[in-house]
Amino acid sequence: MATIKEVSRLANVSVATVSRVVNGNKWVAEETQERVRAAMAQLDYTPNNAARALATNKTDTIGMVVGDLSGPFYGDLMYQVEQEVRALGKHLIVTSGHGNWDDENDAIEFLLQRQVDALILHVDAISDEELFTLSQRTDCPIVLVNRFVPELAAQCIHLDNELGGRLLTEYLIAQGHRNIACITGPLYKSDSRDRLQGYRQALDNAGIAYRAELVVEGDYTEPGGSLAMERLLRRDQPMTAVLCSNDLMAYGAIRLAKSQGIAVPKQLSVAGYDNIVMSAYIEPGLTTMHVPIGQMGVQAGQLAVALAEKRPHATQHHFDPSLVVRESVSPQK
Amino acid sequence: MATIKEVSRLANVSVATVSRVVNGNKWVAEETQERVRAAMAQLDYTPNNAARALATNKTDTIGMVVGDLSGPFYGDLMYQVEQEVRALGKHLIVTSGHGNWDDENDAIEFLLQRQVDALILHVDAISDEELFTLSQRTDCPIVLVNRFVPELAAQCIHLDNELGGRLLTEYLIAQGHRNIACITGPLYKSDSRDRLQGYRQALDNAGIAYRAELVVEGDYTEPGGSLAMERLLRRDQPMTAVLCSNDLMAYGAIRLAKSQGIAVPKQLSVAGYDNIVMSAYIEPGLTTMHVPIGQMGVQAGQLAVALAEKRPHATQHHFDPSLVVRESVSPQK
DNA sequence: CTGAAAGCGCTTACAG
DNA sequence: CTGAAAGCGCTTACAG
Repeated sequence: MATIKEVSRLANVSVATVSRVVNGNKWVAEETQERVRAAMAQLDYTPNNAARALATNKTDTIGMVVGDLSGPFYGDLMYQVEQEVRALGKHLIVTSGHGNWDDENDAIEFLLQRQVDALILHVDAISDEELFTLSQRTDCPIVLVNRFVPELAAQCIHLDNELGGRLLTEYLIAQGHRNIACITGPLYKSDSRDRLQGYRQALDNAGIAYRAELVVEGDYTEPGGSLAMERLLRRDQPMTAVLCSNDLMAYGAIRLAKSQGIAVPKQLSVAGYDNIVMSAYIEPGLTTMHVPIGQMGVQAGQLAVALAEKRPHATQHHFDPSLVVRESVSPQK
Repeated sequence: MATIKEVSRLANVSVATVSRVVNGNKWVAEETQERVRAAMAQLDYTPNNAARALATNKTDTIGMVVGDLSGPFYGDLMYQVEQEVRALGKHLIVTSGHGNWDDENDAIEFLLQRQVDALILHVDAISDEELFTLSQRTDCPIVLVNRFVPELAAQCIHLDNELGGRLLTEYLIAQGHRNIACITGPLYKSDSRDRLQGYRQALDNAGIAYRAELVVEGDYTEPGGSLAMERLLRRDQPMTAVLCSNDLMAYGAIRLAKSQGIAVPKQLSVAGYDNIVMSAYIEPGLTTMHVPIGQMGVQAGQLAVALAEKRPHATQHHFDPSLVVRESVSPQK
């Protein structure tokens, strides 16, 4: 690798001047610039990033931590964030936190040590308080996706999960359902709690009593959905619909129902949440709440870069999910 | 951020000694080590990576470029590679090349500039020759996933795509099909060509004439599969089965067939390739070739780290796809 | 418009 | 076992 010194020698200028043209500094004579550029080209020079980072304390890099590197939900998010960040001239480094405290912290430490210019976090296990402490401790700007921490409101891009839960439940009620079960996500996650809350609220508004026998906690995975469905069925309560807190669990629930000879949606309606791509393909097509995760990613990317550059940004912080009606819910008279 | 100098002052040693304990150098008195460690803890010291990289020319980081940050196929790959790399004490930086030459090169340059200790590449647009040149130009070790470049054989983790194409076609033939259409991937990609080659070979072996009218080039996307299917149908040739070069195109083909009132698999059998998760959920369940992309990722991760550390590694370079029979292919008498 | 020089925070022979 | 010092490749006031 050629260094700045070799370039300066070849171009017959000081390293300072080379540095200036590399960084687009105005105050260099046109003719000098050309000489330097020629030398750079000839030596195939590319600046050493570590040296640069050491000298400037910046890296032109945005760090992101997501739950997993696989999975359609995070895939969309990563994709959009990368597009945006790249368009703004920065690079993205993604790491995964696997939804557990240790890995999430590791990932953050790693990125901070890498001196990223901003951090985009989609974390579950780390508490609101810890996030707040983190934001105090470091001067690296932090953007929170899919999460609302009041103290950090200006850095949150969040979804109204309660609204989603309510809308979906209202739809089921409008279809004539009264005995509506609910498979929640892990209740230590705020989005799970919010979705459940929306469900309760819709029930309330419709004058339907909330019944704990119809609610079971799942884990946001497909097998977990099957398990939850099984537990629900064993309770032997009357029910005509089940609302699942995410699509994956809905798949599991449908699979289990079918395996027990229960027709979906004829005998049992099932709804999901997230609207991941697969849900359009599954049979029956899944009725679910669409989460505009891509758009949220766009905002997160833009906000992160703006914060890194200490620029203001008109951020859309709040997003609403919307109902997607397909075939997994049928009317109940 | 505390620096090594502050730690050295607090612990009353030289910075060299602090560096030694940070890097686990043996030749430091036990008692000194403790003093240093205490000082590090007290100051919440974490070494500056840029400085370290500058001094050592190493970063403990493996770079990877994939086609896209979204999508189930790459998701599995990234996931497994990260697991492996992390278990070996390194970090992973993933970037996407979007299947086009510019972005792929950008991504590689970015990672090289970041001085990653090794590179794992899943690229499509960059030619074999360019890859070879790249490997000559840089001393950063390169691992190629899902690709076989003869000159770089020792660094390739590849799949026998021809075998897969053959196996799948043989299965269709065994089910009694004779008029088997084929929707290929983009033919500038070697895996597409290999899969097609396998198809031709199976036909040959069975004494069935290859007919260009039954072959159409797709683009590996779902809408592309629909388009290809439409073109195929318009040709109005007798056909009872269509082999798609990946699962996504199979979805598209099935969707289009259904929309035209053609029952799958009753009137038309459809097979895919890749066995992405969705294929188990779709209706009818997709018969396809399973690609052990996760296992390939494990090998790629291990090999990359081994090369970075100049250690030998017993790599499994070659993988075979395997047939997964579900419901999208029915027998033809 | 350009250069000399200090400094960023670490590592690593070299001495001792 | 430990320290002084050079060096990694850049950037950035400061002069001129």
